[in-house]
Amino acid sequence: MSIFGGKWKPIILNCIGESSLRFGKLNQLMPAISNKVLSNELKELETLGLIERKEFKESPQRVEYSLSDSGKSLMPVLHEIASWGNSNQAKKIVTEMVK
Amino acid sequence: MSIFGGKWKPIILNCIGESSLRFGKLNQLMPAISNKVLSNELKELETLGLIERKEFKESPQRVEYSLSDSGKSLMPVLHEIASWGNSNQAKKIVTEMVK
DNA sequence: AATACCGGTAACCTGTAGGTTACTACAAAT
DNA sequence: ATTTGTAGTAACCTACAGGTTACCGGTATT
Repeated sequence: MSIFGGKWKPIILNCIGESSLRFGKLNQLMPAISNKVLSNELKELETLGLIERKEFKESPQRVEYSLSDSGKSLMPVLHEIASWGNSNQAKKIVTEMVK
Repeated sequence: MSIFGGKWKPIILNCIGESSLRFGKLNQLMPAISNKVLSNELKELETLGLIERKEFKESPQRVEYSLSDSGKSLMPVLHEIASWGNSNQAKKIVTEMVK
């Protein structure tokens, strides 16, 4: 869990999914994340080998992020977690927490 | 993940599993966790409804912790995570991290 | 030459998860 | 009376994940 844990990594991975997204697009999909934090997380995810960064020699500059094979292999796990999160058991907990 | 995340919660849940363990036994199974932290985590897990605490009116005092139904429903998810952690994909990442 | 677009970086700040160490409350056994 | 076993609590500390705000560097358009 120290690999894909933290506040943003699972969300970012989920946003990327099967697609290939630009920095700006990610920022737009997650308005609550700041430039700096997004940049950091993407760097870490790349270092961990969960995502791949492709820089296109265009203008204005363009960078796209996509899941690596390791990243893809993680998706079923994230889905399991998400579906537990949507289960009744988990929802009870969350509604208790909010009170 | 904010429910079962953190450094110790998944480990504690896994230690308890199907059994019913005393405070001291848990401490012994996880020598690296301090009394205070273990105590905190158990309280949180109980508040979250993932474990149940049973106090026996004996002497010396005796308290046993076991998984609640919610806790049990979480185990398959933890196992998924663990088995991803043992996959080749994840192991590569870990060996890179150690370097 | 100024402005806009894009993908960031620099400098700085803060709350809190997790840790250390020592102490406590209760009952039973010696 | 004092020691033992058990399950904690009190007081304190600290590193770091995550956040804010402002700025940078290259290119193309106006």
